[in-house]
Amino acid sequence: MSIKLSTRSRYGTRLMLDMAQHYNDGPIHLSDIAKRQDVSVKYLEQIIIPLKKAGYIESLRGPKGGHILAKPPEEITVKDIVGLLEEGTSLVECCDDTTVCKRTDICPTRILWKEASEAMFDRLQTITLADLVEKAKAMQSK
Amino acid sequence: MSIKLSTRSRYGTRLMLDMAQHYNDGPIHLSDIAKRQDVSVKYLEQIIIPLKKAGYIESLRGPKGGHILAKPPEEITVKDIVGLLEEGTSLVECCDDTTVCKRTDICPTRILWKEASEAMFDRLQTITLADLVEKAKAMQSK
DNA sequence: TAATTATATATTGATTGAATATATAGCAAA
DNA sequence: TTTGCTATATATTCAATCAATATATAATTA
Repeated sequence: MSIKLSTRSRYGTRLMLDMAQHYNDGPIHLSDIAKRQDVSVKYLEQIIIPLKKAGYIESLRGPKGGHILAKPPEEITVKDIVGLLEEGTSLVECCDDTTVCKRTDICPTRILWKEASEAMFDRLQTITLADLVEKAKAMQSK
Repeated sequence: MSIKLSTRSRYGTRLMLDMAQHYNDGPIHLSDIAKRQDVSVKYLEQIIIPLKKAGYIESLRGPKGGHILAKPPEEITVKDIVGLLEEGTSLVECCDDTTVCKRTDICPTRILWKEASEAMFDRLQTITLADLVEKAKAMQSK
């Protein structure tokens, strides 16, 4: 009964943040991230798939294997991550696809939802993984 | 698999817009709104309850009965409606309630979700029912 | 008192979210 | 070359929630 961000995109963001925090440490195991973030490995395995497909992560199998960020943390925004894992940046279907509703032409609320979606994702676009790493450091030194 | 506004808050907004469009027409039947908005009466009956409790609508039973906006359309924002029907203005539980997650103190993403929620609802707060009525008029005269 | 309208409660069916389980595939070092 | 390590792929489960309907009851006016 209330609009909520899925654990998928929240865990996904924490997954990416964790990797950003260990950027340059070589391939990282999902099991380590799972421990640090207190999330199940199996679930992270699911979440990481689209992140790999989208080119944000590269992986290596076998011993000494693991996952690495494919881009520097400065070049990945939270919008990238959330937009990917939530499958789109619109809070209502009719924002993107004008064919789902026959009222599209008359409906004044459609534009409303579009603006709300944009306000949200515009904000998320201004924040990179590097920003989050900084913020995390600041929080820990307190 | 994607964050979406519920039909509850979308229909609720259309319900309120419809009432704003017939402001000063006396008590309005839900059945008329249902027809105009192409939504089931039964469902609207559910949605209207919290709107009444919150004081946005007053109702009269019996013949000549119906529902009336308790405030002028200028004084009701979309944030009021959506915030009410979605039960809160935060996209993640931990935004409001700091006890739901033990990581609250360390978690840099929490602030993130808070900002995203605010960005969205701040935008919705700038739009009143009167604005939507105007927009609807403009769309129809095209 | 009869017709009309709103209110209250319960129930349904389908969908989705969140997570787990079980296998398979590929790589590196011994 | 084989053993162990790690990632990948697919399927399945369980519970929660969304969206909607059904069936009553209560109040008001003509």
